Amino acid sequence: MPKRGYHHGNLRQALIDAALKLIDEKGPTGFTLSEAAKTAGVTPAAVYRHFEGREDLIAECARQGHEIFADVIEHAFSSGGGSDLAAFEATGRAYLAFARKFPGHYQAMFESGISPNRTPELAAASARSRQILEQAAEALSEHIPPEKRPPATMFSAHIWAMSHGVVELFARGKPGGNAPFPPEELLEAGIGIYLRGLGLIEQDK
Amino acid sequence: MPKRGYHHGNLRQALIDAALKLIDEKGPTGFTLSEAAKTAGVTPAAVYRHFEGREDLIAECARQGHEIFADVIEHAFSSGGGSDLAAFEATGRAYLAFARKFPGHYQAMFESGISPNRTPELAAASARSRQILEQAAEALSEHIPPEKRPPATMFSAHIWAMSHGVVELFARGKPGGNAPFPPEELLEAGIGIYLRGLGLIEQDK
DNA sequence: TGTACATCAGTGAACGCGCGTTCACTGATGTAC
DNA sequence: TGTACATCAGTGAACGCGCGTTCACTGATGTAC
Repeated sequence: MPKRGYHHGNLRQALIDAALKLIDEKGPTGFTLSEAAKTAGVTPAAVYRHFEGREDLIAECARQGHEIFADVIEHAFSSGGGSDLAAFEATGRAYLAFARKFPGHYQAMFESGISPNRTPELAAASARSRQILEQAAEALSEHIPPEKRPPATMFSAHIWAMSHGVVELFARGKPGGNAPFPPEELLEAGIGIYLRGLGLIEQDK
Repeated sequence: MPKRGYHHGNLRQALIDAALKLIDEKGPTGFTLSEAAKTAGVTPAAVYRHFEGREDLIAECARQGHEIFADVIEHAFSSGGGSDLAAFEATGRAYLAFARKFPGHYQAMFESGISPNRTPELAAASARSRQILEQAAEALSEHIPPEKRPPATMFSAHIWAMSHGVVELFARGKPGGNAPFPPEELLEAGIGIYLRGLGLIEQDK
């Protein structure tokens, strides 16, 4: 980290980090460019040296989120255990861990209302992360008897939906009481039951 | 509907309706009290004759949402078909139909960041709707062999999470491309697979 | 190594705007007689 | 039926605020000679 002075040195990333922190704290719509600038120790006008405006800053947060997400998911799946099944379950845990560890990114990606097609860079990153999820689903799909095998995109959408639902409803630190179970446990059990429904886990257990 | 004049006649509900429309259009944080007032044809200050402020208005939207939601779910479950299973599947469809038909309510309930405990009325309505979901899960739970039966609250949380995930990710009219399948079909298939995993549906097709 | 200069990242003041909320008020409604 | 009056739902002006964005500027950095 360089020193303090007239020139910041790494303002662009500092602004992104500030934005991520604020998005985590106040949600994507509660986030303001001015406060991000202040957090980074800089005038609001300085932001315009690095971004086109407020939305562009959020889009960049989302983009970085997708990059991290894709890496994390890919790593979890490819080194997740001996079998495709174990790898898939590791992927589910990685999803939740990502949402937990990068809440600002997560919200910028999935709750900001910003279109994945807003910038070409964001579109590419978003496509990649989606593709990796589907890839994992596809690999596991092979083990399902063809006659009861749903399309891999549907399979993937189910898992994604349940994961996202768990994050939104039970993993976020909501003020009003919630969380009947630890989210990790809830999601793992849910995915387990779902996979059993596909015949991927032994019935009699 | 009474006429137009100095006194509105039914301003309270008109404000709620306006708020619901705006929440649907711009999200709970994009919603403004002033615009709701304008939509209802009234000065912003008039709102304070009926609500304590902005948040109180949103809370009332959420409360009405929970009332409708509970009624809808209860009706679907209790008249959903011959078996508990059929009733449960009707409940899933009703969930999605509710989110579709009452998007403003849905967002006020689950995405506004307003605590269910903000007012006693909201807390009561919220508890009721949650209770009804769990009741449906519990009834169906009875059919599961005890040794593989998850707690009813977990069962209910799984279904809720998947439903919510489908709504958020695939049923909302997002600008950027999405929705690989009709949400109804996606959710129904997902719940079907999940229930099969619990032994509630025949394994061999 | 030292000086002149171009670059460009940041400043700070200003803009117009819409927000939520308050306040003293006004005028329509409805009740008492 | 007609009048006097209390009630209270809505007005309109005002408040202080923070927002996103623009603009001419300034001063630190780094390069050319």
